[in-house]
Amino acid sequence: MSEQELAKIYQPNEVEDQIYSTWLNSGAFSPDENSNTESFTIMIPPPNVTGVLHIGHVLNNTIQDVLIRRARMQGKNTLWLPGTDHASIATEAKVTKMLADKGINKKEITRDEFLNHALQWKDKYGGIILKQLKKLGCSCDWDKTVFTMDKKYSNAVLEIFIKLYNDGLIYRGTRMINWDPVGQTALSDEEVIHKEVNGHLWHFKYPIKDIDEFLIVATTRPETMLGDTGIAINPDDERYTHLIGKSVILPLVNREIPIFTDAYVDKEFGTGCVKVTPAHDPNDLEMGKRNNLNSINIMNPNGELNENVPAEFQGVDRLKARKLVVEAMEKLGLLEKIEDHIHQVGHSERTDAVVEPYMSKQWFVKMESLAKDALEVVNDGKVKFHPERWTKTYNHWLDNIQDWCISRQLIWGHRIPVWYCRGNDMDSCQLACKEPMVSIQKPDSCACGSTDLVQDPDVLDTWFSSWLWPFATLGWPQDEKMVQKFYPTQDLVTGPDIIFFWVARMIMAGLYVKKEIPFSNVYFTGIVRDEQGRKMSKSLGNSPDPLDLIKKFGADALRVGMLLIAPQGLDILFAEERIEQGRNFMNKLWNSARFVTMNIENELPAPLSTLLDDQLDISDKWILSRLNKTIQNVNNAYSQYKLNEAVKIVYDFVWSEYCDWYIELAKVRFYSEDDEKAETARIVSVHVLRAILKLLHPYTPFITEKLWKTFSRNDDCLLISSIWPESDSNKINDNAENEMKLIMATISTIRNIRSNLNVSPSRTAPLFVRGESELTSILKSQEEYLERLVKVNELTVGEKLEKPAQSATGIVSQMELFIPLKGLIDIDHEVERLEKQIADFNGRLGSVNGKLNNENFVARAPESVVANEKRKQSEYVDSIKKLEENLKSIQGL
RNA sequence: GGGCGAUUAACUCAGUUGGUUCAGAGUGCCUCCCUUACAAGGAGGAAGUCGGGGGUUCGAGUCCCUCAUUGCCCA
Repeated sequence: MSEQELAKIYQPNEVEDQIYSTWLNSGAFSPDENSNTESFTIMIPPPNVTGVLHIGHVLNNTIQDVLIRRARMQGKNTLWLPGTDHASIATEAKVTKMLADKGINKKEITRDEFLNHALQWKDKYGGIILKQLKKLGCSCDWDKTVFTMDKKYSNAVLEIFIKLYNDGLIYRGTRMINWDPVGQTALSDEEVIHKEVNGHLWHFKYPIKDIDEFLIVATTRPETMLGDTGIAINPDDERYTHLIGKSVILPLVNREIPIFTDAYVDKEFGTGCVKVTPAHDPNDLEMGKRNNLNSINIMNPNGELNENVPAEFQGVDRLKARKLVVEAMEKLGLLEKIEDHIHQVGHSERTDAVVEPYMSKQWFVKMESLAKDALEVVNDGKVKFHPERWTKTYNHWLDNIQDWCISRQLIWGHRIPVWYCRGNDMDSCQLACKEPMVSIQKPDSCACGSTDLVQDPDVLDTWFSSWLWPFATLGWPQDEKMVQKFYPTQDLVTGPDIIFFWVARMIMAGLYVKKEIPFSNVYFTGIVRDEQGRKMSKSLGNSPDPLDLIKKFGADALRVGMLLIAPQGLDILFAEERIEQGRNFMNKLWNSARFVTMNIENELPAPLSTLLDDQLDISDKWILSRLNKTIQNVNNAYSQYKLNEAVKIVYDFVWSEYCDWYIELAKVRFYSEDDEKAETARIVSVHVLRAILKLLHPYTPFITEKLWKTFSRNDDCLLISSIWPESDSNKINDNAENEMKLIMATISTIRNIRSNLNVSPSRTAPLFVRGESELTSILKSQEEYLERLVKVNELTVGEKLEKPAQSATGIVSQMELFIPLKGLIDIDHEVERLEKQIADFNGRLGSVNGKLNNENFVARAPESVVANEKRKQSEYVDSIKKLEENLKSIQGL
């Protein structure tokens, strides 16, 4: 024990950095790579390399740190592996903007030049978030930090591409994909965010060939009409049967296009006639295929209309063209009407551009077999989700899996390891070698002999690298030593928003590559929102800077404050007051420790094991019983991943039991002359406090480690490496708990009476208790406690004791408490108080009688329940009787 | 349109397989107290027809149905 005195108020800023260095220097963050003890691994969900810490990260990483710290204390060989993600499209968009601000156009510089700019950007902003995690106290093994574009990791990404390709699970094809005209890249289905938009439904009149009639079509995207190649109607729609087989002359374009039937058409929607644009709508594409329609691409990759539309629209952006088309149609008198229409419009997750369905040649992963295996391991419980309900979302996605478009027309990322032969000039290679060559290194030559090879310019979807995270971070495929030790991992902590992007795909990759699940438990956090329930966002400015919060309240306060309000898997509303609650708790803990130090000598007292049971006081037995039940309850909450519950259990134990009662009661012995009793109180106080520090350490690592310095013995190691407390069933003592309940209830009742009667807390008063000696003797034996806590200067007990005149009355477990307060009692006040209590008991009695008078209840409810109700009934009747007698005696004054 | 949640005190939320307390916590509110760990504290108090309506049951905040409000995911 150090001699330094503890400050009156806990000052986190003074200790956090120092404690963190102590941990780093101790090597506690790194596992023993040669040990054979059970390992416990968490892979961090890698944040965007250029990102900064936000409040959502705080929640997510605190939970991981709690899990890893507890596992470490349980003696497991723990690894929490940190890292960052290159976030292809998001970073590229930022770099492109940065360049644009400098007057540099991405299109005008070379690929290498762009990469250089991106790398500079990454070096400037990269890794900030990892430093911030240290401020939060995260116990990651920093030496093993991985970046998804590290050489080794990149190699793993390319290896898996090749493996999948060789297994026939990767193919290249021309398909309709989601195209982001701003990012000018393909997107996977998951990267498209559907937003509800207040749009319109435009009704156009298309003239029918050879008949003086119009057909009316409704559309939300008028510009696409320039690419229409057919008009579809439902085969059962009698309104239009006479038009089947005829054709219309497409206005503005003057193209003759057929009218045909297709069951896809919804008779009820719009006019029941659908204009069909196979090149620009997935449903139209299907109809086009079924009905042999032409497919006319009318758009350039940048979103402007191309040469396949009339000159006046060429080079015009699709959204501008929408207006022009409507105007032109109106001029021709072919605009029937415009209706307001709310519908869902796909937007790019990263650029927010309106996404266009677009025919394009891209690389895809065949998902069916991968999905089948991934479904199985979750549904048979090998991988558990917490909360469990997310398995439904998972199942639904995997049941309806689509092939995964993995190529991106970007520069920042892993370049696709595919080479094409250009022969002696493009497209002239006539061999089977027209097949792309898949290889990490550039092949020497094509089978046709040509050495004119060119690499695919595209990069891979970021998630195509992230899905390897659980094993590629450990060195797969080059060096599998670490993989063998730490894969499969145990827990994953992430948000449900990336259940498809990441969680499902990691399971697929793990099973495909390693034949083993990547983790056993997935903890899905909630989304942190502001007080109004809005998502945190930069544009709203409602996102607090976690570092400011740490500065203001301390990292521990932030951590525990967040967790106290974070029920498993529910969104949490953030407010600074929550963190204040955390800070207050830290201060409470600090001061309880400070109090104990003030009452121990220069050295720590002996361990609890040196005490004999009969040296223990009732309050000792009680707090030890409560402590050991608390340990059980905490472990139980952990096993169900109810981390907020676990911390609440310790919080309540520390504040409501240890501080509010045990310490107050211990003061009697601390301030007494009896050294042996004082020593016992010291031993128990320190024992319980040490256990508290351990139980809290995963949540509040800094303050507990700091206090541990004061309360550790010579042979103790750092708290971070200490052993998690075990519950000792020998210490669980229900008798002691019941006796303490009686004492505490007596004290509370007296306080209540005194407060009601406005008796100063400092004023002493005698106490008379009438009741069975079995109960009153307990009070009598703890007279000192009543004296200390409620100023009882004289306690008289008896079974037939006479009620003193002018005394206030209370009832505890059928004992009658009398407090003679001559001259202090306001009769009216006391009458009112007693009447209220009687009413209270009558209410309870009514409820009990209701049950007992119900024959069905008595006949059908379990005997123990009925017996209990009967016990309550007689207790209430008795209490009411006693209270009424006292009421009469008071009124008689 | 389909799926998954949420609805409990003024606010934010707990509430295990239905049954010890006529429903708990934190914050806020009211009264008293700077009592030698802590005013970021202590003692006491007020405050809820558990969203509405049905149902199952001896018994429902808890299970079932339905409606309402609200959030998220998917099409």
